[in-house]
Amino acid sequence: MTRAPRPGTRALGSAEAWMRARGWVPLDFQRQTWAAIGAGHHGLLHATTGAGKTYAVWLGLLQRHAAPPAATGGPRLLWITPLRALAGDTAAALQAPMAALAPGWRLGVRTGDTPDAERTAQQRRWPEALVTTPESLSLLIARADAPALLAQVAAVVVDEWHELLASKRGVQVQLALARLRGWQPAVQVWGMSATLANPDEAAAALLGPTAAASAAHVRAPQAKPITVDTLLPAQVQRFAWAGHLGAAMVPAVVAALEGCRSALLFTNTRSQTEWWYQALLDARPDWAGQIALHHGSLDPQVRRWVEHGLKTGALRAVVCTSSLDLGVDFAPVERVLQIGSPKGVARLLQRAGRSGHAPGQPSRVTLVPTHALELVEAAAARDAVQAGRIEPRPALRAPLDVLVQHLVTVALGGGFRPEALLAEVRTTHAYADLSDQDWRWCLDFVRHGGASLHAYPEYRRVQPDASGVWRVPDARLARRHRLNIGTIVADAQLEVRYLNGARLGTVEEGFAARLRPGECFVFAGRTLELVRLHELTAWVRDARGQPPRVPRWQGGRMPLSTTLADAVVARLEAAAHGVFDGPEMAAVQPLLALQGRWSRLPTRQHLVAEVLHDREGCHLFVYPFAGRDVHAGLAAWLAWRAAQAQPRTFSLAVNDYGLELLCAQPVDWAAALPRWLQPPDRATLQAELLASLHAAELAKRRFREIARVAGLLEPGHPGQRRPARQLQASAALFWAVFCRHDPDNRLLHQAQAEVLMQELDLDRLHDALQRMARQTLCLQTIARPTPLALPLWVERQRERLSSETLAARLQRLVAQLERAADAPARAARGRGRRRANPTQEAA
DNA sequence: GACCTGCTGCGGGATG
Repeated sequence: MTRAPRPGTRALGSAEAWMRARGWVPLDFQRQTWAAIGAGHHGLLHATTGAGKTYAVWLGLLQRHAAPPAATGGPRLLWITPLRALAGDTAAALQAPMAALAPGWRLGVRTGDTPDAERTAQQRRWPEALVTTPESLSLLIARADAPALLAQVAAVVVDEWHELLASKRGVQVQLALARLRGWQPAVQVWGMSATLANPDEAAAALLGPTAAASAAHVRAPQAKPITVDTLLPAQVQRFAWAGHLGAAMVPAVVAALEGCRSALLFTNTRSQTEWWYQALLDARPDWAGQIALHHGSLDPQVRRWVEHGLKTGALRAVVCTSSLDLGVDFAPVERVLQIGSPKGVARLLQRAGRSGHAPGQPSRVTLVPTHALELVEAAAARDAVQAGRIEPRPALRAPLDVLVQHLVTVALGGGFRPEALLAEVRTTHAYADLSDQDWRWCLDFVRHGGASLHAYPEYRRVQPDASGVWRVPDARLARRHRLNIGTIVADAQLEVRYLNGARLGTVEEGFAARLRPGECFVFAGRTLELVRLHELTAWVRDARGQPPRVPRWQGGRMPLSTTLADAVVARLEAAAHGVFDGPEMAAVQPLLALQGRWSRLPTRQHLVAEVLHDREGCHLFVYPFAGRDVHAGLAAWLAWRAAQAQPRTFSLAVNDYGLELLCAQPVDWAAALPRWLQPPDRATLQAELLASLHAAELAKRRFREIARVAGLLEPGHPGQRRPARQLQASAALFWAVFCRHDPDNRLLHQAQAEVLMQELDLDRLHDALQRMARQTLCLQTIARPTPLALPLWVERQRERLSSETLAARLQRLVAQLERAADAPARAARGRGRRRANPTQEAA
């Protein structure tokens, strides 16, 4: 016979006793968590990865909620994890405490990976504790028996909440939690998150604005110090070409790897991962089998194999992308290296946390600059880490596509009455300010398909029945909706397979489409020859000889964060005052000194712009340090303003530090720039931005995602999803129909709003302009590209020239610049604009 | 010796 402890009992079967029985002394933050849970609070536990936080929350919830298992009924405790790959390990960790504190309880895992047999077994008798994903939770809510099934949920844990917070997946979780509270108002919610700059917003999003006010915030102390150091290049170039691979750093990285048993090498792109894996193998052929690569386009089986190798310590090093940012605890990883810019402080901390996982070991991350200016970034990143300055993760507001999906989900899961559901939806942070009009529009959209689709029965997805409860009237629509649940919209992928059928992974359709049969590319660490493309598969064989192309995936954009960019400017300002602290700044001093000599160093008070006249025309370089997305918007906007004054054509280039505008005709920037940089009010800025960019085209692309989430597109069957080209075609059709017959369609507005806010980052652009207006504009006339200007010059040329032509031109230019830099300053100024023939000048 | 740039994440359910 099993005896369940009464809620709140502290004697036998308590969290404390369980830990002591294992010889562990409970930590303060664990006791605080148990106390807060015992007192019935909701809460957020801020802690870095590690088993300590799992025991804090799980033991606390078991202690409070364990009760004798019921023969029928549904899960009592839900554990939400953003990664299905984490679900198994999590379940394993939860098992032992549960066996002790809730005898007789069973633990289940339910994700898309759960085998059919297990699913049916779960449905015969639901496990008391269930580990699941946000998507699978929504699928539970979409079951006809959901109200009965989920009314017994006493508590929910959301793990890695910071990962979900700023995305539509996070909004999906908010809506699901509101639904659970609707059935069981007492449901206790706890989140676990990495350190955040906006903990209050994170709590409001997780718990709802009302409950968040009284929520417990428990902070686990930083268990171990974090060290940020840098591999210095043997020689720092004054004229870096905006490279990103870091080829020069291969020997230093090899040396670093020789000294340690296991390491993770993080890169920023998948193709860079492939490149580095090859470079390491070329340098150390004897490491074959001891190193591996890992990224999101590799076959899951390959990825599992690599993860296993890391866990067992069989691998010396793995080159990876963010695909290993989260995941199983790889205890043996000794070192973490970050190749190229870390882009943000939170990212860097996350990656640093992958090392020194054992207690007492410090976390250490070594930055490997691939470009001279990244030395400044490295010093700045360390400043920000030491000062604890981390990027906020803003929660999304009111994405109507997610709400539309939720309406159909709830209609399936027992149905709803509009007034009651509106009240429930408004308890969430995302929809707290949802207007009555938007709500009515969403209701109408799921009921009739809105103004333009009412003729099509498949868009009459939800109907009120005789008693006024809104339900999905037809089994086919129900099935279609279940297949469509979720907010992740991926690009079209082609499977890469050997002729014998072995799967290697996936590449984007666009990349494969550019390859012809017989051409070679590097993928999954091998050089492959494309034999043929058929359906959605690229058939390949091993290739020898031919120079390969490394696949380029489209991927997301990762602009330098404001937090890190500000830290970079602070370092440049110090340099402007002659302060070069630390090894990185000492190494990059010659480059910065030259920038100061030929032009100026940007500081917080000084906005530096440079004007250069040469054979191409008139170049303007500006360095706002606002990240590449903002610079792209700013460059287009500035060019548009300049063209309003007088018809002109510009070529544009941007990077994370600045932007370039080139015009064949002369432009009097000194007179015009201060005027054109005057920030307009937000509404004008928005209107001018939309006018200056191909905003309609951008919004149209964005709309594909929204149409998918809102359930307008026919979903494929799992395992044979439809190719994106087809998705795009139908999304384009809806776009055209709505624009023409239903211009007030809220989803069109949402597409435009998402482009403005997320792709162009209007807020950040607006802030940047305000800040620039407060700075002193220092317009320098320069005789030749400065160290800050050269990367932008290269960026622009790259689009026009083949890489050979570009390399040759660059080599000439850099040789010229080097000579000018070495010549005494007076002589350099004297040579001015004369375009010297390098051979003459050398003689 | 060479500069090729952009991550991650999820996913039916009922019946035999």
